[in-house]
Amino acid sequence: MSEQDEIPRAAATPRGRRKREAILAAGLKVFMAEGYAASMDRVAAGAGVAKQTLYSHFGSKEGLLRAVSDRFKHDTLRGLDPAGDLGAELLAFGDHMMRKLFDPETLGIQRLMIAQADAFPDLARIVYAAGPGRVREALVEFMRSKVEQGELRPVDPDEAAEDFVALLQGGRRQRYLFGIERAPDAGEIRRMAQRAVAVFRRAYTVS
Amino acid sequence: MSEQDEIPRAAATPRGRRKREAILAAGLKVFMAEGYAASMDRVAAGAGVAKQTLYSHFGSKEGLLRAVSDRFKHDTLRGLDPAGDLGAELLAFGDHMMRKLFDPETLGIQRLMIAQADAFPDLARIVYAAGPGRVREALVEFMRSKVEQGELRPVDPDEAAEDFVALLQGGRRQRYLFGIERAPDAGEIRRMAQRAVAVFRRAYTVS
DNA sequence: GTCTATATAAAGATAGAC
DNA sequence: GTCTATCTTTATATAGAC
Repeated sequence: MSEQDEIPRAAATPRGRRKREAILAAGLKVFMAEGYAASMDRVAAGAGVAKQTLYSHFGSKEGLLRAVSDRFKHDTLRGLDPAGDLGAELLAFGDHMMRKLFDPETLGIQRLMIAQADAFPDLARIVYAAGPGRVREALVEFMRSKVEQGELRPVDPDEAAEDFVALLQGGRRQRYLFGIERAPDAGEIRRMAQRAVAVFRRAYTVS
Repeated sequence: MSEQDEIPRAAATPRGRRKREAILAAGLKVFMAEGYAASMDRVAAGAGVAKQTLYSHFGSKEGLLRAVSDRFKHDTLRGLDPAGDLGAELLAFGDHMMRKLFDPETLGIQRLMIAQADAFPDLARIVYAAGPGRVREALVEFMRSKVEQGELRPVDPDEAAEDFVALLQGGRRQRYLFGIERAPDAGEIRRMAQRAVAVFRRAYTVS
């Protein structure tokens, strides 16, 4: 009923909270870099903390992973204005979304969760829902409005949202996951978003 | 100059070759299921072989991973006929591609390579090139022909190929990677391919 | 709650017999 | 070339002092 209850609560004091934060940050960083196979020793070293402190706070390696994943639940996302211009809204949203999706931190946590999807399905769900899932959700409502307003053909808003996200990411993101291409810079992202909007409009607006 | 040269060659005798095959099969299976963190003991047990035999053939854990990955280099892919009907060719190709991409074995090896992309960039490259990379390559030439024939608008064939693949996979494949949705069955794949072709034609054919 | 030091198990890799 | 038995290192997790 109080603020938050982790399994073992070791964050009552201010110093405890600082250590806890340091561990979480180090845990994210180390897991992202080396995967879940990374050792607890490394996490402790990264946080500048004794290994036992780490166990006091999170109980086990799995507990730490869960705490790290939970952080992503609270990520927020730019909204869409159903009254705004179709192309402009999609462009701004697409641009914002791509920046998130190609962020190195997003890459790291998603690689981690994809690798551990069988071992920790619930965590994979959390990370997906906080990232691509949230993106899709936000788009569906917008598409529905635009269909009702007659700007888009009378299509399933779900499919329209799905296709727009697909066009945005293109193959580039897949290659980014595989480490084959680096992340696009701001200019490239802009151009990718513009292209996606153009293709989407051709396919989906009334002609 | 002979057939094949692995680092340590232990496959001279027929029995040796059988063991080698068994190890490769078990290696793929175990790595796919548990990731690269899986133990060599498990691989040996899966192959019904002593651990030392495994080391005789592949030298190290990394050596085994490389041998397992190399297998995927030889995967083949359905071709496209530039003289064929645009929609029919894309549909057949898309259908075939999706069956491969949603195959559990493809899922396993790709998850593995995404997770190990930083540790073994060359292997990630191999697996990507054998899967999505090959798909894209095959499509680019087809798109170029169709642009020259005037069936498609005068666009960059590379971008057209990229977009078609993106539309095909949609968000479904991403969710599949995260373990959130199961693989689509034959009927669903068919419908997904049909939808992708329809959207692609709207966006890319001359009107 | 945090540290140092340690228990215990499991990993990758090898020695030596056949 | 393949097995059994073993070496060595490193992992997760814990005991006990402050």
